Parts: sequence; structure tokens; C-alpha cells
Amino acid sequence: MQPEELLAYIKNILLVLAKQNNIDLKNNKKLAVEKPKLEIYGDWSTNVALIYAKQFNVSAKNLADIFVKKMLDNEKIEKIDVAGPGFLNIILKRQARSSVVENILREKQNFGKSQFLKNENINLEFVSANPTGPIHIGGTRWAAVGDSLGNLLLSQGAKVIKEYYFNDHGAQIDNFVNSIIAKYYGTALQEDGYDGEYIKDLADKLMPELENRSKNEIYEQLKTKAVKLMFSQIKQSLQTFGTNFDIFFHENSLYKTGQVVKAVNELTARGFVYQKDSALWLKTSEFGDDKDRVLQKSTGEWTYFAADVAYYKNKRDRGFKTCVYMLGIDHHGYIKRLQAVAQAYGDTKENIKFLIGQFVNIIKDKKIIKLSKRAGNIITLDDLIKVVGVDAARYSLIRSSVNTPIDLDLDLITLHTNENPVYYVQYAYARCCNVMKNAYMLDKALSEKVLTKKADLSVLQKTVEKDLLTTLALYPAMLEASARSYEIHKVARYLEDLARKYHTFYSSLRILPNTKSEIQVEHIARLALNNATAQILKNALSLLGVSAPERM
RNA sequence: GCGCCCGUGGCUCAAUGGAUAGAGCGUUUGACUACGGAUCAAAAGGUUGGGGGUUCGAAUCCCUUCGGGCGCGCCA
Repeated sequence: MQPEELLAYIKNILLVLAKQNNIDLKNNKKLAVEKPKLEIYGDWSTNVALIYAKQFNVSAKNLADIFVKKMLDNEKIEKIDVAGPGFLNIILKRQARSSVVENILREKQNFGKSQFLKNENINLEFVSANPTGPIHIGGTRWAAVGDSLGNLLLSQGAKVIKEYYFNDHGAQIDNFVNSIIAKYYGTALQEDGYDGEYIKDLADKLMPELENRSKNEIYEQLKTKAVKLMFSQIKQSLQTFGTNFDIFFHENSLYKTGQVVKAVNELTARGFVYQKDSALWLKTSEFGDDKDRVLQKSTGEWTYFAADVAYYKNKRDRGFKTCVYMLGIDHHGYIKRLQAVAQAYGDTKENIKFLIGQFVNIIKDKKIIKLSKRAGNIITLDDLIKVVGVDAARYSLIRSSVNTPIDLDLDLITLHTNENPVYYVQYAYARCCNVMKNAYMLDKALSEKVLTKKADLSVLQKTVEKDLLTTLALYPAMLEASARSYEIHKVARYLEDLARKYHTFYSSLRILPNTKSEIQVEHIARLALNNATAQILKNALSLLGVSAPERM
């Protein structure tokens, strides 16, 4: 019996009790079935009595006792204790506890998938770095987190599009091109120009064949070629990193197709646009922004914000119910104004969602390195992959909440790559695979017994076995919670927990017998548990875009 | 000045308002002539920045204060 089944059962009892007592039950989201911290508390615990005691107008302990009486009828439950202020600690019957292994082995890669987000149509926009330089470490965090989050939401039934907004319109492109020219001729860089090795590379690569052309021609040719080259480099880096976008959306297309004008016109019709100082403004302050924002400058040029407005409208017109923006902490000021845009179009705050990622600090010689494109000391995605590899890089960036700044110590990560927890998890998987292989070599029939579900799993009674079983049973609920809160790091943390439980199990018990003649029911059951663990490790790693090697 | 985010063992990070705040690294001590030692077992290490409040119960919510980061353009 898995926790979600138990939870449904408890809710059912709750409804019956409420009806009997004529209580108009208020739904409480805090109701939960959890794995207790300590093993002696049982397999699962619930807080149902604690949070509903008030509504029933009895003490939590009394309500708990009522639940105990009802629940003991359930044939899957062995025992229930009331503990502490009113927790129900539930111990399952043997078969009920081990049934999760059968479920996993039956559903394989589909175990953990759900449809609870089936009505969601989500646009995930992330990275969206300007094509004026390689992807830096901040963008890298989103490349890992956004991609994995997309996988997760997809697995829970949502329709998901991963999208990259390509800023190919505006002054930064001019700066970029001028920087390359300046670099080539050794002239002074403009004030906010770009510098760095990659600018020199671009100059060396593109300039020689253009040298004899007119100034204007050099500029135009360079603009096309440099942006194209940079963009294909970015795409290549992302691909190497295992991040594949469904759509690369060009900012320029919003202008070419007149969508900016159209989007602003609609807002004008809705009465949220006004003219002041010969510029066009949007009344974002009406929806909680600090001040109104300019859409069109007095020069007649559109602002970057105007494109953002059109882009949001475009996303909604394409049918996305939820538009997710993943931004760096330095862009948190956008939240209010974009929320205002959504509301100005008559949408709600539900339609627009923000994930704000803290900085990734690069530590060298115990000090934070200040990175900037201008100074040319950026650490790129390619650098990171070269130093630590895709798996370790992705995992390091995923395993922390985006709300937490990450300090990546280059010295440490280079010297002790094996200490990245990703290897701990991968090693657990490799161990599982090795056991499977050995089992097959030992006795083909043994593997087949597991495969054909002839294993008696109820013999899994040791503490380390039960611990592993409940952790496996938690997998679907963990995925759902992770998807609900858009917190992919929960999946990584779960993996570490699962790997730990497996390593403990592995080293305290024999899974396979020494010789063929000694094969017993325990061995068959443990092999099934081993195989189920392998399946979950693989499923979860694949969500994170991290490989599951059969040997290391 | 105003606003947003973050303060958790020496370090890097966890913890839907739940039970004794958990892992990894580092430190110390143990464990293979049996499934791979990239592992396991164990020890030391905490007033969750400080102070109030809310309640059965707070690292978590509210107020306040102190640190750190970031943002406050007719830039993109």
C-alpha cells in the first residue's frame, strides 16, 4: 500500500465521520501521510486527527482513537498507535508493504507518472541569453533546472513547451558588432562594449574576408554572421549539456509581424495606455507596480518592455495557460510589471509564474570571482562541462533550491569530482545492475522468478529492507509534490536518500547467495527489491537529464 | 531612501507548520580471502543571526532588529 492510497482511505473515513456528526468539513491542504522520521513510529504516519480535531470539537487524541477503531478494519493494516499530540502511526501488513515492488516492476519506466496536471498547458521560458556571448554560469543554472523541470511537469501529465527567447533586436546587438570591429582594429571599445577572448576569436574568424568592404557593408555582414555564429555556438553548448528546446523564439519576429503594435493597441483599447512627455506609457502601477512603464519612447522607438508585452500576448494566444519565466535575481524587478501586463490583458496572476534563481558564485582561492561579460572573465557553460562533465555539472546545479545561492568552488570541484553526490547515486545504480547481472549468471531461473512475479515479497522484514520499501513507495508522492511547487531539487534529494538506503541494504545483507544450491525465498525477494530500486533510480535520473551508467 | 531575496554544525546544502533540525565534505575510529571499498558502521560538531508574537507545536507564519546580496532608466 502506497501513501497516496492510504491518504485516500483516510479522507474517505473523514467524510463518513463528518456526515455522521453533521459537520460541514472544510478541506485542509495540510492533511498528509508521511514517512515518520523514526522507524519505531511505524511505516506511515498521518496528522489527520491533529488538524481536524477543532472542527469535530474534540481533542486530537479522542479523534485519533476514533480513527484507530475505523482503520483497524482495513485488511492491509496491521497496527495503529496514537503518539505524541495525536499522530497516527500506522504499521502495514507484510504484503501491503512490499506490493510497491510489484507495482514498480510491472509499470517500469511509467512508475511515478501521473495525470494530475493533465489540464495544464505550460510554457517554460528559460536561459534566453543574449546572442552577444557564450552562455555564462547563471544561464547554466537555468539550463539544468528548466530542462529537468520540464521533464518533471511532462511526467505529471502537463503539456509543456521549453522555449528560448532570442534577443536579436536592439542596441546590444550593435554594441556586440562594434566591439568585434574595435577589437580587430585595436581601437577603443565603446563604453558598454563587450570584451573577452571570444570577441577576439570572432574578429579573427570573420573580419579578414570583410576587410576590403565599405564600413557599412562590414557592419551589416558582420551583424548577420556574428550573431548567427554565436547563436549556433549557444545551441551547440546547450545540446551538449543535454538541454533541448522545443522553440527558439526570435524577438525580431514580434516586430516583423506587427505583433508589438497589435499588442499595444489592445492594451490601449482596454484603457491602460496613455501619452505623457510624447512617450507612450502602460499603467502598470494600477496593478501593483512601483511606477508606470514606457512602451514607446519619445523618439518613436519601442522599448524592450514593449516586446515583452507582445511576447506575453503571443504566448497566451498560442494557448498556454501558464507562462513560466525563469529569471535571475538581478531581474526580480520584472515580476511586478509582467504581472501587471497579464492583468491588463484580463488574465490573473495564475497565468504567469516566476522562478527567481539566486546567483551561482564561482569560488577560486576561497574568494568569489566577480564575473562580467565586459571584463571578459566569464565562466562559460562549455568551461564547466570541460572541467566537471555534464552529469556532475547538471547535478550540482539542480540539487539546491533555486532560492539558495550556490557557491561552486572550482578548486574543490576539480580536485574531488568523485565527491559530487551524483556519483553516489550513479554508483548505487551501477551496483544494482551488477547484482542483476550476477543473478543472471548464477541462475537464469532466479531472474525469471522475479520477472514473472513468483517471488514472495512478504519475507522482506528486516529493518533495512522495510526502510528501502517505504522510500520506494514515496516516489510518486515525491514527484507530485515536486511538480506542484516547481522544485526540481526535491527529486535530487530523494535520489540521494534512496541511494543511501540502497547502499545500507546492500552492505548489511546478501542479496544473492554464494552458491546456487543455497537459493532461498529471501534471495529472490531481495533481488526483486534490487531491481525495483534500479528502476526508480533510472526513472528519476532520467528526469534530471543525468545518465544512469550500468558500470562506472 | 524604497522594494525583493538570503542568514541552519568548520564548509556546501536539506527539512508540505509536526515527533530527538538531517545529509555530504572535512575531522576521528572501525569494516571485505562472500554480490564492485566511488561503499558501509560509528564518534565529535547546532541557542536554525538576535528579540518579541501567533498555536497543541515555529528553522518555516507575523512584527522588529542586525548582517549579506540584488533591484529601483524614455537601457536591453
